[in-house]
Amino acid sequence: MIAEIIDNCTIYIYDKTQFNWYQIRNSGQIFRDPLCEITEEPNKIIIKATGNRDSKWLWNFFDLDTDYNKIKSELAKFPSLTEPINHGAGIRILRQPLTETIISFIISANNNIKRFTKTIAQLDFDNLGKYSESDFSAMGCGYRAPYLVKAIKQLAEIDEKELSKLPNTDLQKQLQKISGVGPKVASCIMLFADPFHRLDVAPVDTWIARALPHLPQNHKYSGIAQQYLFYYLQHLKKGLGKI
DNA sequence: GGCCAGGCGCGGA
DNA sequence: TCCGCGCATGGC
Repeated sequence: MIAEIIDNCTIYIYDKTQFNWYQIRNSGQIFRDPLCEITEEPNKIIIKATGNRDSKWLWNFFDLDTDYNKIKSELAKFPSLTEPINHGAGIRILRQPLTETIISFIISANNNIKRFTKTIAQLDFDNLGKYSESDFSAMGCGYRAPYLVKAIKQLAEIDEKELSKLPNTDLQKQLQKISGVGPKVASCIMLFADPFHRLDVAPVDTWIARALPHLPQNHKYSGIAQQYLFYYLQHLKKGLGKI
């Protein structure tokens, strides 16, 4: 058993080899802490819901039905991935709320991680409609401010269920209609947002572009492979020459 | 102080 | 459809 729901606000994770919050948090898929507390004991990790989240919500958020050890052993068949997988063995792909994912990754474009993490920390994702262009500018969104205002209006018209039925190419095309969303940000939304969770989609940014020969193409877990590579490159920057 | 950042929108060919 | 360019602004 990977994990278990104990009560309405408590989850125990027994398999510590496939859950590491530090690694998940620093693998470039989420830029703020979720509404829960994570503590570690010798034989388990305890997740306590806070705010208005409950166990069921967090179970889905952390995708605890998926066995990442199976995925890792499959991807480890690619020699250039074994080191990145070992380095980030506790990484999982989260199922994040759609709006938050879209807005966060629009802000991430042509920006540096430290800077846009600070911007995202200031946002109230439950009331995005209240922000004007100058509000976004004041929070450091720069020239993306008008894109964000327009995107938030467009999001009101989006039908998650209809979009989630689309195959990858059509879905990407639809997502790119949102202001500030191009091919790369659309890929991130497809991989990281809850209604999609397209684990075969690998966002190609400036980092992954340089490591592209090491990324399995058209694999059902290309997106997860990308995640191990990204984390590896971020934290062992000299590693690019080794793999 | 100059270059860069998990790219994208836009105008011109 | 495909290029080239400009872009706010902090981090380093």
